[in-house]
Amino acid sequence: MTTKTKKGVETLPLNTVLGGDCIEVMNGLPEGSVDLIFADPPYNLQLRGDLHRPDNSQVDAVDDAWDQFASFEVYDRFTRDWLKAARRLLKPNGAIWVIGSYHNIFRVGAALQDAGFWILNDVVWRKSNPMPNFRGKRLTNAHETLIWASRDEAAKYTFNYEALKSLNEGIQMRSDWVLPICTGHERLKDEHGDKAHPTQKPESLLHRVLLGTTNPGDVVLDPFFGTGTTGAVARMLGREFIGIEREAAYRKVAEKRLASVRKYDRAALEVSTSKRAEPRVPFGQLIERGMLRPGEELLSMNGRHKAKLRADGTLVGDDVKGSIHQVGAALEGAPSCNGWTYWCIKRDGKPVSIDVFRQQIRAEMAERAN
Amino acid sequence: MTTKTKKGVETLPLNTVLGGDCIEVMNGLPEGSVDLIFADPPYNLQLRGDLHRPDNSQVDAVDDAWDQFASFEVYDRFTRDWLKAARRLLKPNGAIWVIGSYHNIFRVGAALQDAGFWILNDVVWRKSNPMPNFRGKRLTNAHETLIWASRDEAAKYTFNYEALKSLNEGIQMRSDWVLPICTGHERLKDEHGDKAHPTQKPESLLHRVLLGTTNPGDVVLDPFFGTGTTGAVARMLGREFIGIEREAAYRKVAEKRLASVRKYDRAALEVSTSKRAEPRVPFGQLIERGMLRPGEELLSMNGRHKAKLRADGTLVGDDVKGSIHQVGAALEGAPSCNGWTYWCIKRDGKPVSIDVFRQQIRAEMAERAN
DNA sequence: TTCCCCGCTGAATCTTTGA
DNA sequence: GTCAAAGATTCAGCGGGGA
Repeated sequence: MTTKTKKGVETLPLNTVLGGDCIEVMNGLPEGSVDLIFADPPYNLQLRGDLHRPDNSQVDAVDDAWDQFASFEVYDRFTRDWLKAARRLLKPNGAIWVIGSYHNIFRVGAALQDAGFWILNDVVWRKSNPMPNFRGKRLTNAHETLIWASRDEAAKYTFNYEALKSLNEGIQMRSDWVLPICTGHERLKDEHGDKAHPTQKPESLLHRVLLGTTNPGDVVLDPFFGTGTTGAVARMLGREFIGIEREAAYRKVAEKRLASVRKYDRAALEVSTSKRAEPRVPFGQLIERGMLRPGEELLSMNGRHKAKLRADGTLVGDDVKGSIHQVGAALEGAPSCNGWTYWCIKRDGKPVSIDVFRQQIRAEMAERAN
Repeated sequence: MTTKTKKGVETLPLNTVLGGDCIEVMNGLPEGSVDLIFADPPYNLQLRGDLHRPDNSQVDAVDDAWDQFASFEVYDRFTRDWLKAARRLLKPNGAIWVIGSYHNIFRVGAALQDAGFWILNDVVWRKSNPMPNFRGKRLTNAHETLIWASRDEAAKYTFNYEALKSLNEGIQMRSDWVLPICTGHERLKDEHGDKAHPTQKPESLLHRVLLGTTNPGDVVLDPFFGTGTTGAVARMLGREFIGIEREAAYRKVAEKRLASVRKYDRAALEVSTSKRAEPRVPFGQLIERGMLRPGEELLSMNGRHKAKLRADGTLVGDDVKGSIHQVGAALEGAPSCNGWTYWCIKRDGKPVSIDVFRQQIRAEMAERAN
């Protein structure tokens, strides 16, 4: 355990995991001693019954006691209390990150503002591999929200603009981050081979946060430490951490993990910036963007078939409905068909391949990336 | 101006733009008369003296914590008031969309929950062409947030799952939508050639919202109508709208715009539907119609099980009797089973899904209805 | 060794109807 | 109101095992 002397009197328990209630523990630490706080508080999911996948397997839900709150009021009080304790710990130029979902993030965001924090950005973590919506009743919940806020409006917060720009292949980093969820070998298991924690965050996410908004040697506090992703990435990046975790089982996992962390283990982290193939453009976007109009007629390139366009991007031909690919295949009696190159539309009296519109969208996307 | 009689007493001013304060106007409309509300409220331009009270008086500029809190209070009161009026207007199965940025969306989201709305998704509009952050002091603010919520937890909200899935090339629609901001010819100009409204939303955004969460003929209300994007897209998609806008200049622009909107034709507005929307066909009908014969043997799709068909439409398998669903579930040891897609039968030596026969019956029913 | 196929899983506010 | 039964519903990625 490292300690750090502040004004020759108080010390900070650096690079350790503290047990106990995070509010009490925070109140026992010296005021104005922390550069950054990263917090992943309970989301207050309000789950009702069981959920099964279409293949009848059961979804392992987050049903832990620590995520249960009696009411919004109780949750709000909890939020205000830990935010107050957290804000006291921050240095004048300190900042905070909080992550959440629609269940809790609006309440947390409002509480942050009420407590005097100054929101700098909200950041969307777009999951490349989210869990689908199995019952088809809502949109796939494919993102979580992070709020980045300084201690107050006057704070001169840390922002490593160039570092994030480099991380993003020379393009200014945006407020939406596409990163995969934590799976595979990175996902920590308990002695039974089950996941050690229901909501372990990926190191890539913390890497981006800490690289962008702290400097080497900074002190990062995580009041909901869990399996210690914040601490692990902090150590890799040469930052100091303080972890607080109530559950002894999680502390144990975190301590084991931290014991084997090596500083600057970059290779394992840089996974998310790989080159993509040409971006997929859903055909429906051509309608949403007004390039094609519902009700218009598409013609096949060979001139033998036609089909009518609907508002949801499906086609209706002779006795067939479906995607541009399905209808093309059916009309040709073929097993498959590339609708993009099969269909065209009259523009100024001349047939224009619909692929032209896709290329237009891709060109816009590419231009913006430069 | 179209009007719609409700219970023979009250009428709705459909497809018009109403002037005045949105709360007063909403309170003058009949309760439970609207299917969907789309709201793009003021974003609370933070604490710079730009905040107006509902009565149009200006809030003093402030720079200390005490007054900051007071400003948020004013915005919160405004939010609670218009949400209350909006909720009163919704039908029991109605829903609301609200769009905002980090300046206001957390307060709006919390107010929605406090008012009894039930959040269904938060949706991120990921702008493909956002304004860069010129000073390099923060992340490029590249998204806005929409909240989709039903009137209450019990509401049977409208969600056209298959239509949105079609729009997205056959993959279920996610909570992050990549769409360009409103520019070019779509961006309305005033008589001086300047943009007519500072925050005009793209039609593509409303297209997706209205296609996904309303049906043709539904009434859509927009209490902050602006230049009328909601109304324009509603008309194109065969929905009715009610717009409320305080500023006469915006109303004028909106009315001109709406006068030239064309509705897509009827066939283009029919969208892909899920099986849930199809009529229910009792399995016994397949026997009554002679498609299947009592005594025949059904095979499971995976080839592992078989069962014998009885005259009443029940199956008998190894130690199990019951409906096609019950026997399928029992044989697979699963909590449930869709017998329609689980079982097949030999026809001309080949296995044919029993769902094919159901589709035949449904096709006949549809034909007869025309 | 490589490749393919199959099984498993992830912060989830996840059904509808009729008796 | 309750309860039981019908029946609708999934995407990306990892890893293990077999060809």
